Amino acid sequence: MTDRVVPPAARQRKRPTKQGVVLSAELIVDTALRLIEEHGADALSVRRLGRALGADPSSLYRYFRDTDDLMLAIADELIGRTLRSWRPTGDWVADLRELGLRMHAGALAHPRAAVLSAHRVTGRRHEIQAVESILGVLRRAGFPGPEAVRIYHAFVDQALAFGALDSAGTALPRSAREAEAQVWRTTYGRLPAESHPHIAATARHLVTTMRASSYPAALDLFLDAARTRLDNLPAGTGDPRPH
Amino acid sequence: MTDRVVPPAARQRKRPTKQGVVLSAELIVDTALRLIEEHGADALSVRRLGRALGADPSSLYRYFRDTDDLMLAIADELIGRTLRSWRPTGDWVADLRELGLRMHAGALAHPRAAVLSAHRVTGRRHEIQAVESILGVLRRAGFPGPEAVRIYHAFVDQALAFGALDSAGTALPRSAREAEAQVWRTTYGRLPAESHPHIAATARHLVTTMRASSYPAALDLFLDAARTRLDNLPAGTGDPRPH
DNA sequence: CTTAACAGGTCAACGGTGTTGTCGTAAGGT
DNA sequence: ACCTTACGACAACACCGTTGACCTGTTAAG
Repeated sequence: MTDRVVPPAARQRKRPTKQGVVLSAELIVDTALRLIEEHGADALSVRRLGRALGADPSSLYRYFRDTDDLMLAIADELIGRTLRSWRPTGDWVADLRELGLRMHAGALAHPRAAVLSAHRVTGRRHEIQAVESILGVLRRAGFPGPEAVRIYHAFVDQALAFGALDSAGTALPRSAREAEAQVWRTTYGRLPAESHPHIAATARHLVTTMRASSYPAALDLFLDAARTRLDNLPAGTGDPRPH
Repeated sequence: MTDRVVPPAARQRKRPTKQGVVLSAELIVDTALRLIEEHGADALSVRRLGRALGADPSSLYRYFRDTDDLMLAIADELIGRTLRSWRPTGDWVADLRELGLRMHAGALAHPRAAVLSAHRVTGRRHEIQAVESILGVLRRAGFPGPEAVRIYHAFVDQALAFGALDSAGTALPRSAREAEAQVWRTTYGRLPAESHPHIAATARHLVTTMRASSYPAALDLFLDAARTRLDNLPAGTGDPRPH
């Protein structure tokens, strides 16, 4: 294949599509996100995206090497939107809780994109910004470098992982989701205490608890543990001047 | 379409394939798992599975309604295998850590199945068994009902979510995974301290830490927090006789 | 032992997917 | 006004899941 993708810097000759649209990487990414939002998960394909843009599918390959490249761009845009309005206050626990909930909510708002992009490292602008911010919060809190990185990694992955998990749930067809609730109510709610004593003893709580996301609870546990770890740090192990 | 799938009960007339194989639901599921293991996640397609079995792809539709149906069967088999050799010892922290790591490893071994089945509730035998076991571990440890359920939910979801997240990573083509490592090494490893002080200060740790899964760290944080919570419980709040 | 029913394997086709080689054309720099 | 070339369009390829129609061997009934 020839060198098809033109780096954004050298891009200049704007030529409208047959249907009159002037393409750009941003327009493509935005349209992709809109497509996902409006028509659900599997509405995103190169051909559909081309149609939605009013362009030949193959035109997109002038902007992105392949669909994976496009997904990374979408993921980075999502990160950017999530971070845009987040302002750390100085209370690191509150800041991380807020950020975690935002990431989770962002994933739920774009189920398909979340599932497809959660495990990718984009190395792009917004992601770098996010890494820098979160590391800053942790180091300013007093975590020494290696521990800060470990906590950062676990924090981000947890938010992304739960986001992907929970949004995969919302992407299910309506009937399937109702069927799952039914399973908890009937199958688990009616197991006899003789054979399944622990389920029977907690059935009431199971039915109510399992329908909501466990991310808030998991996040609080995570932050509790992190704070405990910070408190137990030998004095003076934080990096000097991490501001 | 006609009623294509025959319920396993009524299944009887075994007729060998053109290539001499006698199909069965079990054989299909086992072959699918083997395919995933040997040739990666995207090696699983109806057509490839048919070829691997020595049967026409459309034959599989005599055993499963569609690929989703097949995936659920695979997931069920996976749960069974994960739990089969797990024996709680009485040390609840160690038991949960062991189980969490097993679930995670099981997911990694079958990426595609893990991703597709992590958010499903099957309500079938193995799943019920798992719920009962884990709840038992927690209640015997001393957690009162509602708290046991909350911890259970977060624990399972965390294991499944990280399993899906990490296995999505391994499902990537080799080149993409190398590209990610490269991103950490170069993009993040070379950011100037002036613009990105926190990344620059921890670059060394970032490069090494980010290549591995953060699940073990997240799991330990989780168990730490749970233990702290148990220790801070008012005395005598555990359910009486939870054995 | 014969026979009729039908489970279940096979075939061909449909409409979808990502991706690429090729070509024409119009935009931009000179 | 000319050249270069960016970039949109087209056609084709190989794959995908799924289905309706067909055919054949097994099996149970008579």
